[in-house]
Amino acid sequence: MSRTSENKTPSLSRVRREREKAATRQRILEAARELFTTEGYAQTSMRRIADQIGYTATAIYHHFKDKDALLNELCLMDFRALFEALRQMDQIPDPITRLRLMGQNYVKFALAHPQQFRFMFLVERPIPGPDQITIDPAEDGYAFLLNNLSEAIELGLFRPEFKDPELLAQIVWSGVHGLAAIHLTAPGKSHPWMELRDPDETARQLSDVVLRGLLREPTT
Amino acid sequence: MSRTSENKTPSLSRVRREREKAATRQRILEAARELFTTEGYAQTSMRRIADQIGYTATAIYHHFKDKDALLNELCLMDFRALFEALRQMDQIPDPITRLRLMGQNYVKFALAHPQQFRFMFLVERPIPGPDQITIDPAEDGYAFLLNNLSEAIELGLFRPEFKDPELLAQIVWSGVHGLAAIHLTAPGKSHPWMELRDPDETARQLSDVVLRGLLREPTT
DNA sequence: AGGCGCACCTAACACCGTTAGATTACTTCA
DNA sequence: TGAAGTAATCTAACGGTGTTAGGTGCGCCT
Repeated sequence: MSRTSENKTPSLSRVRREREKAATRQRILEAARELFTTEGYAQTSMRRIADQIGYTATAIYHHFKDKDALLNELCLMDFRALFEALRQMDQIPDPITRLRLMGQNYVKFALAHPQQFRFMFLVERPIPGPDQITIDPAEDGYAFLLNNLSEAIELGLFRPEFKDPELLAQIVWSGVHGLAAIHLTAPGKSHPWMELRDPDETARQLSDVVLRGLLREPTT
Repeated sequence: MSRTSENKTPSLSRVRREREKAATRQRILEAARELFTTEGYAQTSMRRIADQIGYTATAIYHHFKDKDALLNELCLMDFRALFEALRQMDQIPDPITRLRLMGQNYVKFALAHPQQFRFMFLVERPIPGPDQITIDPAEDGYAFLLNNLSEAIELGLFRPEFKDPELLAQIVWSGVHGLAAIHLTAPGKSHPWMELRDPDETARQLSDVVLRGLLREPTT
C-alpha cells in the first residue's frame, strides 16, 4: 500500500533545493572551466576543482559521473555557443558573403576561446559516449553550413562539378578549421621558425581563396 | 699533472657499451610508440612501457628526462618522416602540380599515421622546451613549402595580390591540415550527423579549389 | 687486483581518479 | 513536536600514477 501518494506537491522547498542543486552544479562547472583553461585538463585534479568552491572532491561525483563528464558538459556548452555565433550570420542575404563571414567568425571564435576549441575538436576523448545520444549540438551548426551551401548550389553560383553539399562543407570547413588549429597548437611558437600572420587577415584571405576556387564566375 | 691523458682510445668495448645503450634507448622508444598509439598517451604508464621490455620504470629515466621527453622524441622522428615524404615531391618539375601533390600526400600521411599526427600537432604539450633548440625538424618541411610558393610567385603564376610566401604557406597548409584534423578527431564519428567523404578524394578537390583560388589564369 | 662508473634495481613520496560508508542537514508526514 | 527519510556532503581508503633517492652488481680501466 501507501503508493507514496504520487508526490503532487511542488512543496515550495523542494523546488528551492533543486534550484540550489543546479546552482552548485553550475559553480562546479565554472570552477572546472576556469582550471581546465588555465592549467589544462590533465593537470587539473578533482580535488583542486572542489577546493576552489569549498567542497570535497567526492562531492562532485554527486553531480557528475566522472571527470570526463565535466569535460563533455563544457564541450556541449561551447558547441552551442559557437554555432549560435555562426547562426547570427543568417540575416545576411547574399549566401556567398554569408559563407565568407561564417568562415572568418569561426576562426575568430576559435582564437577567442582557445581552450574550449581545443576541448571541442582537438582533445582525444575516450568515447563519444552513447549516453549523450540526445540532439547532437553540432548537428545544428553543420546543418546550417549545409543549408547555405545547398542554397548557393541551387542558385548556380558554384562551378558545375560541385554538386555535393556534404563534400563542399568538408572542404570549406577544413580551411578555417586548419587555420584555427595551426594558431592554437602552432609548433615553434617559442622558437619561431614560422612567422604566423595575423589570423583575422589570414582567415579573410583564406575564405576569399576557397570561395573563388568554388565559384563559377571569377570574381575581382 | 696527469692531465687525464686526453683519453684517445675508443677502447673497443666502450663503443660496444654505447651501442648497447643506444639499442635499449631505441627499444624504449619502440615500446612507448606501440603503447602510445594503441592506448593513448595519458593512458600509458611508465611502468607498462618498462614491463613491455623487461625493465623497471625508473630505468627509463636513465635514458630520458621524463615522460614528455619520450613523446617529444617520437614527435621529432615523425616530423622527419612526414617532411621526408613531402620532399620526395621535389623532382616534379611543375611547381603547381608539385604543390597539389604535396597537399594530397600531407593528408595521406596524416591518416596513415593518425596517432603520430596527433602527437605532432594536436596534443597540448606543456612547453616546447628550450633544450631542444637544435635544428628545428619542422623547419625543413615548412621551408620546402615556402620555396615552392616563392618559385610559383616568381613565375607569376599567382594573382598579383599574393606576394607573401609566408601568408600563402599558411593558407594552403590550413586547408590540408584542417582536413586531416577533421578526419582524425571527427566529432560524431559514432552517431554520424556528418557523412565524411573519402579523404583522398576530398584532399584532391580541396587542393584544386585552393590552387584555383590562388592562380592568375583560371584553369579548366 | 682494485677502484670506478654505468645501468639497473628497490623503496618511497606525493598525488591522482574513484568508491564505500558514515554523517549531517533538511523536508515530510503523523 | 518528533520520527522517518532522503539528499548533499564528508572521511577514509584503494589502486594507480610520475618521479626521486639511494643502493647493488657487473664490466671496464689502470
